[in-house]
Amino acid sequence: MSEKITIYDIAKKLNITAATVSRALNNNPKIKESTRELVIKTAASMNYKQNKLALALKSGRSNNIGVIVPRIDSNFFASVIRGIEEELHPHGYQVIICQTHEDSKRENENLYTLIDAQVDGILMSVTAVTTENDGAFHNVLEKNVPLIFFDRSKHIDGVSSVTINDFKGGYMATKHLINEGCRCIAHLSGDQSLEIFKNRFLGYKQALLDNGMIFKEELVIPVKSSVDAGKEAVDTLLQLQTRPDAIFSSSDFAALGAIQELKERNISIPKEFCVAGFSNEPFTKFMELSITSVDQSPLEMGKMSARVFLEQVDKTETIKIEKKVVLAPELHIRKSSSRTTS
Amino acid sequence: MSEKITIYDIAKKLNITAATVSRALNNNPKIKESTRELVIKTAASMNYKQNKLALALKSGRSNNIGVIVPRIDSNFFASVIRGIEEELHPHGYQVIICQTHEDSKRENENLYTLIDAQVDGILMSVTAVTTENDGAFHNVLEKNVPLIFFDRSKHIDGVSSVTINDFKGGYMATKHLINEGCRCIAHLSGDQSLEIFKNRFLGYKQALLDNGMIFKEELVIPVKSSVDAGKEAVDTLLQLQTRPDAIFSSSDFAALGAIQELKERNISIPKEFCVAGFSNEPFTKFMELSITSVDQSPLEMGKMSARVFLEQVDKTETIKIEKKVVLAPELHIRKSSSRTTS
DNA sequence: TATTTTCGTGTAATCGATTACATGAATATT
DNA sequence: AATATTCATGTAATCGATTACACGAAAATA
Repeated sequence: MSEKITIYDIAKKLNITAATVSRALNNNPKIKESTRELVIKTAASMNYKQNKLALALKSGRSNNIGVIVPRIDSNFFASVIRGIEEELHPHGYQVIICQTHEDSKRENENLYTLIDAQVDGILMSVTAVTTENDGAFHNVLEKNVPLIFFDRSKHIDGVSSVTINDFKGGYMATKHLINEGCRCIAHLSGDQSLEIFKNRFLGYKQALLDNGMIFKEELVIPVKSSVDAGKEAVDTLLQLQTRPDAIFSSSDFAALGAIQELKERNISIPKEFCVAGFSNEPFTKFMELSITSVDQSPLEMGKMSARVFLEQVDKTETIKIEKKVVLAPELHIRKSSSRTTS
Repeated sequence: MSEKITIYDIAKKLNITAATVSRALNNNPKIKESTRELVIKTAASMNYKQNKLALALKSGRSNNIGVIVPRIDSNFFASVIRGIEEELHPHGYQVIICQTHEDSKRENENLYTLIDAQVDGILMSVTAVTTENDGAFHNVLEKNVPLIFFDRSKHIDGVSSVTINDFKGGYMATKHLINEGCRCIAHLSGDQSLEIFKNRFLGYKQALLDNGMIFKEELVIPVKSSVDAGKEAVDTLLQLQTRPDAIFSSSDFAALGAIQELKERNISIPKEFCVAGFSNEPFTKFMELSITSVDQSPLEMGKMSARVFLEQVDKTETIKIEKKVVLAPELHIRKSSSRTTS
């Protein structure tokens, strides 16, 4: 078992003090060149490793950043995390991950835990709120720990965010369906307490209005992001007086379910019915009947969030920077809605 | 800005020493009940939070564990990490993630970084080795930090592992193809320097031999885990003298590529040609022509790895426990290979 | 009453590194 | 030669918590 080597061990061996060793290793200009070289050589030969915990305690900086997501086993969040990790790794930061499972109690708990662990920043995608309680968020801000929201954001003073233009995404997808000749477009909507889903819905609505179509409340079906929810939604929609001829779904999984149910009923896609989803999950392009979807460039979102963090950390504490980065969504048109090219 | 409250602040307020405060908060039995209550009440009212970094420095335990994976944005690894996080969270551990991008230099670097950060354990999936160099692994073991391999393992003394029975997985899939009447089964193999791929291949080979079929080297095509690689493999296979009538792929992505290429050539699946993959990626069941695949129960693998870690941590250091857990693979039979039911 | 235990708390070292300040030696300045 | 300056290093406090040991007071025992 290799015992831990400290700067005191090096100091003793060289008959100097730990302070000198510390300075030599940190390239302090006040150290004689010969001493520096000797220390560095000796440190290497003794296999010295700096104790990051001692450093963290002294400096108050842990070189860890916390990332909070609803769950990690979703392609979107995993990709964002990948982006964050890749951007922050060269700067010496380690990424600690936490999951909320869409539970705001867990969200609060995670925030407190990360602050306890003295992370240097927190990057997160908020969960839908059940009880309005921003205490944990303000606790973070009071501690002057940079807080950055990505994708799912909240309006809190002093918090930066990196999101995509969900309104535009919803608008583009809906406009595309209109262009393909659809005249009665339904929407599978997500939790409206989350900005992202609200904006996708608003984009959908605006696209309808801008193109002389009527918005009907009955065409908006709230769904969970699951295949089954998509199937049920189609079941509901097909019972309406006037049958819709397209769906813009705020979730790719629901879009998939919708397609499966439509096929089940022998409704031809895209000839009779067009479908577009949101998130550009990997499976959407793998399907034989590939699914049109709005891409959120998660990797870029992660990298951008990391960059915003890097800008904020080390800034003089009095200045509260609040940066709002909005990325452009990209519509990937595929078979599930391509009448013109198919 | 809320300044940090320490036990010294509490001590000063109550005219006692920090030692007493510490003992009171840690339920040391030597403390008078009235003092304990007073301290706890005061700590709460002053909004005291224990400084985990100081604790970590003193105790040498950071309450962080490191997880190293090739990449995080893969359904398999993300699910394993989810399992790890969920199992370890109740025990107060935080999960730090690192990516290797299949680069053994990065792997070594990550190992050293995690040890530097004083993690209490490392759970990892190894990357294929280019240069044989186990220095970093032994460094971990010398420091008496529990090291656990999951999925992709290596033979190193003192290291526990949680894997699935890849041999059996390969065997089951191949046997299934034989049962469906396939008589010339090809294999898309992965990097043979990794145990998992070697074992999948060996399972394939054994299943052939056990069922009176001839193993032919030319039917084994090395592929990367990608759609394109699968397409190219089919291209190669169809140029052989005797055309194969099935593929067992060690990767779902390659299996998908193979299917796409076969369809392109109007070869009917599963009638003329059967395909089975490995990993049970989400898309395999979403496809209209769903893909038969071997499930690796990643969530369970993550949880099991975490449990093995918990068993090892806190054990008397002299005893080196080496536990090898092998999970059972599960074959999910789907349309891409179901002649009997389709 | 004298002596031993027990109890509760204080003192001070420790974990490992950084850094303001002090100090003595070497060098530069007049 | 006397003084000022620079240079390299040492001294000791600090970050915040834990804990072995010491110690005085109270309680138990003889």
